[in-house]
Amino acid sequence: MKSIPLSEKIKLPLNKILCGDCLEILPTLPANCIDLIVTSPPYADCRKKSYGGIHPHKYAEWLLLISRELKRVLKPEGSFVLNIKEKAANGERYTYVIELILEMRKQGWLWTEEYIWCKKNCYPGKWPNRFRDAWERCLHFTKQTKFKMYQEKVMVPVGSWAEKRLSRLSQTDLRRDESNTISGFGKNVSNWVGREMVYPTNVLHLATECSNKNHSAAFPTTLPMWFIKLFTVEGDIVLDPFMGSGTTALACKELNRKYIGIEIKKEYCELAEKTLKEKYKPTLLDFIDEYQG
Amino acid sequence: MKSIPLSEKIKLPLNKILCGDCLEILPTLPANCIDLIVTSPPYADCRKKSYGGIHPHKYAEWLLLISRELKRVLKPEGSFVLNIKEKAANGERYTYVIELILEMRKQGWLWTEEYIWCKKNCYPGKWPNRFRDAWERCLHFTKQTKFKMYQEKVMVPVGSWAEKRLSRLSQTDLRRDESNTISGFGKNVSNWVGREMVYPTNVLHLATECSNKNHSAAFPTTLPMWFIKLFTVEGDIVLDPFMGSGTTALACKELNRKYIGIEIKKEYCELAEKTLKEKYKPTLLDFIDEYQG
DNA sequence: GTTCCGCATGAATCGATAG
DNA sequence: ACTATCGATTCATGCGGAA
Repeated sequence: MKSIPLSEKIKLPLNKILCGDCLEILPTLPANCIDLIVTSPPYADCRKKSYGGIHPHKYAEWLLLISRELKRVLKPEGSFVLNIKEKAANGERYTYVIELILEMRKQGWLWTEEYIWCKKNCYPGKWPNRFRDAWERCLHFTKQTKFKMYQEKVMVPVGSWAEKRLSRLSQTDLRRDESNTISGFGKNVSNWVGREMVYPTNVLHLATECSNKNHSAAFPTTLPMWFIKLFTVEGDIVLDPFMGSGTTALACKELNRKYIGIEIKKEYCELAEKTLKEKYKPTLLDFIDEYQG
Repeated sequence: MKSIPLSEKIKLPLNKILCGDCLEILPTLPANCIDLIVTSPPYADCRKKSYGGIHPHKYAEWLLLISRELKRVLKPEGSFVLNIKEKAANGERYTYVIELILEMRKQGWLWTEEYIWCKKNCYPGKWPNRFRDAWERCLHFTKQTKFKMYQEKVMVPVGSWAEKRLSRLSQTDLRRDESNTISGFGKNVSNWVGREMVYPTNVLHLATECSNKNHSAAFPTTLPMWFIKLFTVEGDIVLDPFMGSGTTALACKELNRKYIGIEIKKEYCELAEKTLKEKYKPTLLDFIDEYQG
């Protein structure tokens, strides 16, 4: 909390899912209080029933209103990871994503990197002019060229193991990895494991989750987890302005980070709360978090 | 040749590498004569010694002059595949590629698809703000929503991911993968023969070629080959305005397509000619091709 | 003939140094 | 201040020489 000016030191809704439009809720948050924003916004026109379906031509404009607020609440050394992919229609890809990138730079964002999420099991289908879409963009924006990045937390086994292991990363794998580090058992991981571990690339090979039946977007837990481990440490605050069924919140619980989730649809808020309660019984620490001020 | 108007039915320089600036050579070609353009232009500022290094800020503008000519020479049902990737500098990715896409659409191109080339062996290095860059864009542009595409020519056995990797399996891979692969290397291959064939996705997993001769660009033959198989049939004409060491020409020879190559550096032209002559002794058919009018 | 080990080599990027 | 150049970093691959 040290980077929040005293005058703005108000109570943060930590480990809560706020039900409402993020355009209305974000302004209630103080400036420079978030360590990482990771989100997968509703795709243009794809889920009319769920979100009201923003038209592709108005999509960039709409998201720009939100990205401006996000820039305000993000700490100077924080990161914003935007998982997004342009729709194809009338035989062509829409350009709203690349227009968004250009406009966000005008807002002052740095387009630091573009990670690629390769979906191992992508949506089936056949079209005369294209193949199945097996990748999505994970755009990495920052406020400064210097930002916090903990590369050693996402190291992978060397060589051909890497891809296979990554695709099979289980919750227990990730937990074990984390607890080893915490306990100080092997503080210098690179020394301990020797040459077996290497840094990953900017391509992520993850399978989509089929288990998420009640929410239409297939946003695997492993995706936010990877970025949360990469850009935050324990206790940091992660914001997801389009929380959906609560994947990011789950990832935060798993990794001992605090979350602030925003979701406009009440049914998803309830679903997320339910899932979280089922998986994680509240502890004394949660109460302390809730009432810290 | 049927789609070339009679008035423009001039002699095409088939199966030849033309030495010169493509901005000067392209205008000498008739309109609507090329079935596929596949190329990998020099990247911005990267190879000063080779090409004079176009500055990132002037890159889009420069390539737009060429793309306009390319649109003229391409058949209405043809395709243009552009292999490109933006450079990173001062902690940020340049935007010239996405600006190029927007401007090419203004020229009348359709941005039909973006294929991703995942490089298994990417350039090493470590930086505080990013990982190694393991992917490049293969932008697919067309003149019409209806274009020629032969999807069945690039079908792969089920489990293509493993299959593609197998084709490049090195000794070290075999060693490291002992537990999984050694046991049934031959068995696995024979298994795939009987398996069902499926269409690939828009993600290509290929290794760069390390057997570089004297050309610095690692453009693996398999990359143009994939697109040539996908977008042309035997006898079709493929154009590469930045031929380099002749990779696209080699791919054409291999697949029985005709090529027109353009390359500004004389040494690369000679290298390409030499490689082609070594691999393919001229046949009677080549003479017929050369002198067809 | 094989397998194994060592080594050079990239379509890179950042930070520091020099003009 | 702003640009040009250099060194350090890093890992999959293929080659050559040795066992």
